Amino acid sequence: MINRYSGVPAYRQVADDIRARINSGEYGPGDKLPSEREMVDAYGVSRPTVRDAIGLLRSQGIVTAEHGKGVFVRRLPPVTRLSTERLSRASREANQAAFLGDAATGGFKATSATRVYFEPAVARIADVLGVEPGTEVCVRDRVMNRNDMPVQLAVSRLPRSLTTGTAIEQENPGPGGVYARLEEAGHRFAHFTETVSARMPTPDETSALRLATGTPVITVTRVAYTTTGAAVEVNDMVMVADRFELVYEIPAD
Amino acid sequence: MINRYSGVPAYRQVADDIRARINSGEYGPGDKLPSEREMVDAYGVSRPTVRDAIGLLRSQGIVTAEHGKGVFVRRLPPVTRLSTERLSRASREANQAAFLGDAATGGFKATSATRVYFEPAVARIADVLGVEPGTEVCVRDRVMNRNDMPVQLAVSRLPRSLTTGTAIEQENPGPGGVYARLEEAGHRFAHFTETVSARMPTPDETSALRLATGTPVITVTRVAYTTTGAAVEVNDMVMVADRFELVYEIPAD
DNA sequence: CTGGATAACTCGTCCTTACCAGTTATCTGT
DNA sequence: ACAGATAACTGGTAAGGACGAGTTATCCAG
Repeated sequence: MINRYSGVPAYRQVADDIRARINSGEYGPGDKLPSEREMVDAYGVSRPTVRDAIGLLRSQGIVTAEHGKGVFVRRLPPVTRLSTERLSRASREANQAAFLGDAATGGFKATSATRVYFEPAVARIADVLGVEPGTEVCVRDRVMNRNDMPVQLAVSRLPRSLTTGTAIEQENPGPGGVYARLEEAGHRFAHFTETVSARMPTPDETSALRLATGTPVITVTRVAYTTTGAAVEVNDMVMVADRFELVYEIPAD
Repeated sequence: MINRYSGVPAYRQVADDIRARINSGEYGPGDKLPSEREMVDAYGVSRPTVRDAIGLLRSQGIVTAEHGKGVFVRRLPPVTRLSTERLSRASREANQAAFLGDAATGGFKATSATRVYFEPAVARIADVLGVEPGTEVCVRDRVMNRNDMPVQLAVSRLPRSLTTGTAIEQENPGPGGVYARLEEAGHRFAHFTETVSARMPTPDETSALRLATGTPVITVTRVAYTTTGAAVEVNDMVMVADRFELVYEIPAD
């Protein structure tokens, strides 16, 4: 099964063979692969070599290993499509919060845990919000769950001058969420910008989102602007990449 | 240096220590880490353990290894910000193509290689374009380079009924690119949708984009709609995640 | 001074061996 | 019949050895 003189490393040949079997459907999503020891016999290589092959497939996000159980072909998790409509006034009036409404439409149980605290603005935040560095900001730090699995982190920062005395400084900001409270206070939103990128998670994110190796995260930084041109919120979001799709609509002119 | 009884695996402790030294600035971007053998002595562990630690940092995208040279702290590559303005008519009239214009503004040498061919539309493409499955489509398959390094793949598909006899079927579609040729032919764009996600690259993408392990890719599927409501193009893009930022502007209503 | 061989480094691959740590099915005593 | 110990699986961690292959500095011959 393994060609020793092809120039292709043995562990790669094993990984390629397993990947081909997965792509051919021989092993379907959720199926258990043969155990490492069985592969040792099947391919005629040592266990570290088999483990190197499996490690490669894990880093490619193709399989996941479960200690004591086995190695499994990764299931495609249900994907949440986040469209820009979630930021419209209409949906704000209908739902408790953007995230909860989004998830509910997908038929999932959505929950979230929120911590609220205050801190001086670092340079980047101060710059975007147009305040002096060190100005106190209200921080809303949230973990969003879908069916009790964490899928998204969101850290939202607003100048405290806008939040004192409002429900925004409560863990539950009430129906329509933070944006609804801001509009009630007379701040009318003009537009939002979202800056999207992706990277591998930090160790903190790996544990907070319970990520398997080989799962990247999507980072979205949203800035909310009011009709006066002021930026009133910076929201840094981190989402498990294989659980989200972001849909943006762009007018031609 | 390594605590054998902490319950934390040795390779993890080594990785954590190296990561901490990088974060503290002891090793800066581009710096060479101590060699594996030096780490074996420094931490008092075996070479496989050191390699496991380095493998972890590689899968996290923190370091890259170069055969014969050493292991280096990854440099943050220059990031290209892609704003939605790239799709405006104005920029189309100014530039040869969206990508080339974007990169040029960043001060990079941008080049691209294009292959054009024809194929029957698969179900997904036919569905989006609103044609019968199997209808022939024009495929523009491009590799975009920045300073001679590939950074993006793009596969664009259009119904051949719109492209026959136009420069769109040429490798170089002329000034303003494909979109300019479509507008000349009387197709006026109304809006675009972009669906953004991220994942680990396939082996093909890893070699085409010369990716180091631990680098995810951003996938963007763009669909172009004309004022008649018809979808005229589906563009599947794959970008090296650490080289791009996508900026979207969202009106509040 | 120059050019090329070489030695000494680097990481990459692969093996054998051993034990630890979760999971699960089976077996056994009540 | 049930509960709990246990045996037999699973992957996870770690050691040590050997050799291959790419890179670079050095040194010597011309």
